[in-house]
Amino acid sequence: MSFPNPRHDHGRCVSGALKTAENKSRALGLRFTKTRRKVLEILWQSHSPLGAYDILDRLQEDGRRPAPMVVYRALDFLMEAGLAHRLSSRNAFIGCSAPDDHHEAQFLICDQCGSAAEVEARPIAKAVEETAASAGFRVQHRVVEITGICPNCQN
Amino acid sequence: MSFPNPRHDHGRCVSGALKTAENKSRALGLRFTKTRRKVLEILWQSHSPLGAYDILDRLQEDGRRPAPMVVYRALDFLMEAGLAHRLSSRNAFIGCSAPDDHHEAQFLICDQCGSAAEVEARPIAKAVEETAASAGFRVQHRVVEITGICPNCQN
DNA sequence: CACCAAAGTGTTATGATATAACAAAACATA
DNA sequence: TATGTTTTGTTATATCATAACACTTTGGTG
Ligand SMILES: [Zn+2]
Ligand SMILES: [Zn+2]
Ligand SMILES: [Zn+2]
Ligand SMILES: [Zn+2]
Repeated sequence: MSFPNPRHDHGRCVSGALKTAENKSRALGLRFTKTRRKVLEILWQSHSPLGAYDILDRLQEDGRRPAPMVVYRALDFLMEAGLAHRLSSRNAFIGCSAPDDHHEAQFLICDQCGSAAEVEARPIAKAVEETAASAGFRVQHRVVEITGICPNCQN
Repeated sequence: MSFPNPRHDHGRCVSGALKTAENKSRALGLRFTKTRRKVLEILWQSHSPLGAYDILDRLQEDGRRPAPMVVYRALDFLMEAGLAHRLSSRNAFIGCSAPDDHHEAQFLICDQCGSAAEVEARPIAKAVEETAASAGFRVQHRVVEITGICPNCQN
């Protein structure tokens, strides 16, 4: 919901996210395969967005690095399933922190530590709706990515 | 300010934009060189964002296509000068329609005809500010890009 | 004018991000 | 097990962007 304290128990973030993903996939009849799980786990290893090729680097287990397609396909799955998001302004990806409702998120991205927070910002969504409406525009997707300095980096 | 009527006098958009750019450059002591002018003119040839390589294609005059650097450098200049914007969600560029005040714009982008409108959306900016403030986040840049169907394409 | 420093351009090379296409394997289910 | 569907592996290629360096233009200074 916002920037996590640097000393939080991050292991629980990861295990919680994986557990939720598993449940959601089962509920929707989707196949949460080994690669997909591994990619989501890598995404959750930090609260910073990761580039596809960074994920690739961390994906090699037995010294053999898979082809880019592998990771892009897994990311496509995760995004379709509402388990991850893409940050256009960074060409990077991050695990969704509210996968229960299928949504389009807004992000705050720290230029200093690189971490990103997915925010529930009803007022932003509302303002966007109204602006669009007054231009006679029918909204399909929203990209809202704010960069700056996070609370943890302001000291 | 919003989506132009398809039958508007687009020649005036182009000549106005070039004239304004010239004035602004002179006022700021910047050099509005031939390449920079040409790139801005190409950007303004439509109200749709253009990829850097599309611009390159249109830049070849005597059959010789310049190297990508040429166009990226011109775009960097135009963006620094507040004469053009980059649309992250499309990897594309568009002429700024309000170059007088130096701002960060929000965009409505039509998925059907590809045209984009720069909107002055104070409420969006305000909502972003407030959301960030309540998360203790200090805002530096905003990316707000909304896709959907423009009024001209809704029939 | 002759000089110089700063800004801009041309060019080659390379880095970074993303997708196309097709064969092989795994899976679901009947 | 037979069958069609989904997922994976792999090779190749498309698309977007920057590094580095030599050369040219520009605008000021003596
Ligand atoms: Zn965490
Ligand atoms: Zn930070
Ligand atoms: Zn116009
Ligand atoms: Zn349209």
